[in-house]
Amino acid sequence: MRQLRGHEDIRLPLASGSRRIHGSVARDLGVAILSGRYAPGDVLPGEIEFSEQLKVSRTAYREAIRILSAKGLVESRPRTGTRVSQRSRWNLLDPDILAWTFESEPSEAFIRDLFELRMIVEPAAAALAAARRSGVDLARMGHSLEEMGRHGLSTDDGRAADQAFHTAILEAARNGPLIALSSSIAAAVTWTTIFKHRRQSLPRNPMPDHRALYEAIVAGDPEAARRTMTELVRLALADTELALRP
Amino acid sequence: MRQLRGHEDIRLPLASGSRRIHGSVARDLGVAILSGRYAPGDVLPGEIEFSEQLKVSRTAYREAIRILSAKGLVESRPRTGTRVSQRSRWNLLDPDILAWTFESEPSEAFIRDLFELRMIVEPAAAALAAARRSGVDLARMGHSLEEMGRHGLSTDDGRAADQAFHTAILEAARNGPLIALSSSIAAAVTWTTIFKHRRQSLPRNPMPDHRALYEAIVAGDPEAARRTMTELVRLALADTELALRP
DNA sequence: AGATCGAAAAGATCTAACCTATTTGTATTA
DNA sequence: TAATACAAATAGGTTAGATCTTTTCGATCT
Repeated sequence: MRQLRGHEDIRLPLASGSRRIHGSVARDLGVAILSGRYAPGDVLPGEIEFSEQLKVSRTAYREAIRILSAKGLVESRPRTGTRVSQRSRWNLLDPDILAWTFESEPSEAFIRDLFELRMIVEPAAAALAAARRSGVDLARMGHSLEEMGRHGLSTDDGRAADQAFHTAILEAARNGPLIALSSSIAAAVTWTTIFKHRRQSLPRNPMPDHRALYEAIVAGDPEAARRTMTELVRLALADTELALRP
Repeated sequence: MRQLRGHEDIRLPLASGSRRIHGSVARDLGVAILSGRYAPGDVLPGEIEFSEQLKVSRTAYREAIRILSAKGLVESRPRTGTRVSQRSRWNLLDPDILAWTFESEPSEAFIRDLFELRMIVEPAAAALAAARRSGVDLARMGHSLEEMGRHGLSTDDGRAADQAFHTAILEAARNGPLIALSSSIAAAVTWTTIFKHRRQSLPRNPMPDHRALYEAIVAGDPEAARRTMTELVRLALADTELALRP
């Protein structure tokens, strides 16, 4: 039985950050599932046994399971227990799931799939943005672009400006679900980009491409915006593949 | 204080189906948030007060909140309480969120956004499917199409076959995230379709379009597949708009 | 007066112990 | 043999209370 004494630090039962306990457990189990350590169809140990094993209360464990279940990773029923769901039920585009996936080096196939999806969605978003952008949108994009040019992509400020530029484009497309989709993918992929730039300094100047995209949106030319965004994603993919195969 | 006596049925504290209590509470609150009854920024009553109000234990209530929080609808912190998140943090493409949204007559703008996204994604998926389909994929599509022709879209069997046809196409595209995206959108939109067919019998024969799509995929012609799928989504949108404005 | 530190309060967070409901396999019975 | 009743396993749900975090507010010191 677990003893609670003041002199030992029991606040981090699992290797985790400053999250709450249920969040830590959810993350750890989520990563374990996404990395394949628990496979679809596997039955987890019973609530009591597993929560004791993890050194958390049953309540905290159950809240963690609720989180995973909300994201489609597990399903639990009385008598049967809690089992890992089939991959087709996972909400692969959930921001947390993407984050957890990238926490343990995702498969190349998955990264390719994500870029394929970006290649479908982002050019279309750029085209919509070119058709619908307001003056405020253009100002935001212009400002971000300027910041980006000043700091370069090797600094945190520069990358933040890059993000802001792309976010501004997305929001100019005026489509909630599309924004939700693209932003979570972009955020996830950005981490590999950071990782990438750590190994090799950036291989080419990204500014001309970004400026061309901006010009197309200013001009209100959807097809030009689509073309330039396609090119941007293609280059990002090329960079990422280069980083994955050093 | 709450009394538990045997002679009253307390199994459905909220108007709900056969879900577990935490699921019912999550659904009810989720619908309330998505329909705008609780607005972003609103602070929910404290755990104790709210759970008593809902006639459930604090534990069940907390598990419900974990579910909503996992989907980005709410955020809770000590001292501040639990508040409804900004709309930009909602996981609009989560299957449950879509379901809850369609439970209380979504806005026309939202439906338009969804079709816009379908129009972007599904033709691209069809093109990929045409390039990558295997013999097994073709067999599944062919069989579904046959079933669909036999039963017609006004029967449950026919609609199931239609679903199976589209699912087979998606899976032939061999892209996990793309499948997750399209299938949840399609499922949500299908409900409006069912609703639609209840009012008016189907306005035209959908089989020729479906067959053309099938032929393009059999022929391995991505561009033809893209064109025909675009047409299919366009018609679905037209039907839906007709149903929304009777 | 202003800055700094500490105590208090409010809320979620976490624990523990216990009871209930659901499901499914199995033995019993018609 | 088929329907039915029982039993066991497991998640689901309740309660009461202790703990941790964060913010606010006030007292003290400069």
